[in-house]
Amino acid sequence: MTTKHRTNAAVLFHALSDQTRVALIEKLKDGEQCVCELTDALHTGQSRLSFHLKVLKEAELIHDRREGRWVYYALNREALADLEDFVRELKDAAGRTVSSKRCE
Amino acid sequence: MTTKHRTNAAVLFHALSDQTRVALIEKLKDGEQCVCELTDALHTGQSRLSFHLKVLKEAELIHDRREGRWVYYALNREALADLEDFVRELKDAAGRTVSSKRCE
DNA sequence: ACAATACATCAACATTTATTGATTAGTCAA
DNA sequence: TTGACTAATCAATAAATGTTGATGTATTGT
Repeated sequence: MTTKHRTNAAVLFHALSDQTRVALIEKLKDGEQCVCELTDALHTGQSRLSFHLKVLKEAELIHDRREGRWVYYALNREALADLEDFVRELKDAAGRTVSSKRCE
Repeated sequence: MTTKHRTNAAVLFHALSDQTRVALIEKLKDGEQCVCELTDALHTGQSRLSFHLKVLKEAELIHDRREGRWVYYALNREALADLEDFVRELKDAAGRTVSSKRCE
């Protein structure tokens, strides 16, 4: 894995490293939603959510779409598929354990 | 998903939200290794690595084992499996897109 | 054009996280 | 027991992130 790939992985993980952002993407599992719905669901301030949505968007985990006064956010399948692949490779490697080399 | 689960997910993701820690777990795909090997591989200071190993360990993504003067670290399959499940559920939800509700 | 709505952005500040060098603790071998 | 070696921890500091309230921007209805 290249440095670039590691950087990308770290960026994706970082985007999910906060409870509020995890709550946001969990909410988006129900499908595309506007900011007002998300704000209601999370009982929190608008600028705070806007900040976290931006982090998720910059990591390309979600995308947005304006329709009239509303902006709708939704999950990005591709980034999530990449992330799943990354984690599965780690898990599989953890299965192939062992070796038990020694330092001397 | 409960608040506790979201917290756990955020903790796991946080542990992987740093390039150095991603590099560490990538290295551990090759199997159990002592700190000295990891330090050599990453060309970095010992206390710095110790810090990052602790973050990964507290998230239970890795575990350690002392043998003589050396401490060996290895991946924890269980946490990685949990993480994979979490991400897969997100990805699957992203597939079931749509709805296109409107705010009025 | 004006007011209202939905959302983004900004600046100031608070909190969290990371880095560095020094010290401490555990293990071993002489 | 002394000294060398491996690694963890600590304290000081630096850097990155998150929160809040205020302001700015785009869009709509009147």
